[in-house]
Amino acid sequence: MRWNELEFRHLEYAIAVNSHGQFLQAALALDIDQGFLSKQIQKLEANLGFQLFDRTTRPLRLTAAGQTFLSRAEQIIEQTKNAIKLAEETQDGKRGRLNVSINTSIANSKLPDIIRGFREQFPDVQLILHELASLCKKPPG
Amino acid sequence: MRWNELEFRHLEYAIAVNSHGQFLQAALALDIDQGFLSKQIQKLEANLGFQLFDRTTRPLRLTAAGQTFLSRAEQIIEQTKNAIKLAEETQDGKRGRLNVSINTSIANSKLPDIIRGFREQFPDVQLILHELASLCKKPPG
DNA sequence: TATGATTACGTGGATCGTAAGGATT
DNA sequence: AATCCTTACGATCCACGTAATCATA
Repeated sequence: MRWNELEFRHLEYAIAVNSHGQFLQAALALDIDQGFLSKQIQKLEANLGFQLFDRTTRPLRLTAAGQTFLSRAEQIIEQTKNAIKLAEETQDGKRGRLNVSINTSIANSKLPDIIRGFREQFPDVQLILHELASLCKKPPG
Repeated sequence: MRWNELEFRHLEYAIAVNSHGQFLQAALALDIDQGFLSKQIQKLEANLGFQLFDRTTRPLRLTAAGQTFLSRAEQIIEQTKNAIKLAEETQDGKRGRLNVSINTSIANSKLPDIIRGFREQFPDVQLILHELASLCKKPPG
C-alpha cells in the first residue's frame, strides 16, 4: 500500500460513488468528469491495496473490505474538517486561553457583567484572572 | 480553505517538521528535498488557511492554531492507517462473518475442538452456525 | 559568519477534459 | 438497445531535485 499518495479528496470520491451506486451520478454530484472519477477510484484502490467496489453488478456494491474502510473514512473526514475548524477558531481568538490582570477596586462591581458578556461571546476561551495588587507584592523572604 | 487539495502526506510532513524543530532535519528524516519540503508546508498552510509554524525564531515553533491542528492530525493519521489495516484483514478473511452449516451427528463430538481452534486463529471472524438438518425442512404451510 | 529557510528554474510525470470503445441489464 | 464503466489521447499544470539567495543567531 502506497500511503504517501493517499488524498482526502479520494475518500470523498469513494463515498460519493457508494452513495449514488454509480460513477455517472457521483461524478455529476462532485462536478468532475466521469472518466476521471473512474481512474481516480482505480488509483485509490491501487494505493490502498484492495478493491473498494464490485464492478460486476449494477448498481455498484462495496466489497467487504470496502465496507470496512469507507465507514471509517467518513468519520476520518469529519474529524479532519473539525480539526481545521477548531484551529481556525484558535487563529481568530475564539478559542484558547486569555490571561487578564484586574484591579480589585472594580472586581466586585462591574466585573461579573463583563465576564458574563465575554463568556457568551467566546464560550471556548478559557479566562484566567489575576488580581493586579497581588502581582506587585514582593516574594516572601 | 481548499479542502480538496489536502493530502495525508502533508500532515506527516508538518508533524516531522514540528518534531525536529527545523526543515532541514525533517527533510532528511522524510528522505525528501529541503526546498521541496518548505514549499509543501507553505502549500499546506495555504490550503488550511492559517499558518502552522512561526518562522521568526529557531528552532521553529508551532502557532496556536498549529498546535490545535497538529495534535489532532496525528490521531487522524493513526486512525486512517488502522482503517486500512482492518480493511486488509477483511480482504484476507481474517475478519468478518462466516456462515457454516453443520451435520448434527458430529456437532457434539468434534465440533467444540474445531471451533476452539478456529477462534484462536481468527479471533475477529464471527462464526454463524446452522444445523444442516434444519435447513432441509420444508417451510410450514 | 554559519546555519538553515526561501526562491528560481527545468524536466518528467500527473491531472483533467473530450471522445471513443466495452460491459451490463 | 440503452445505460454507463473503462480506456485512449492530448494540453496544461504540478511535483521534485539542483542550486542560488535571503534571513536568523
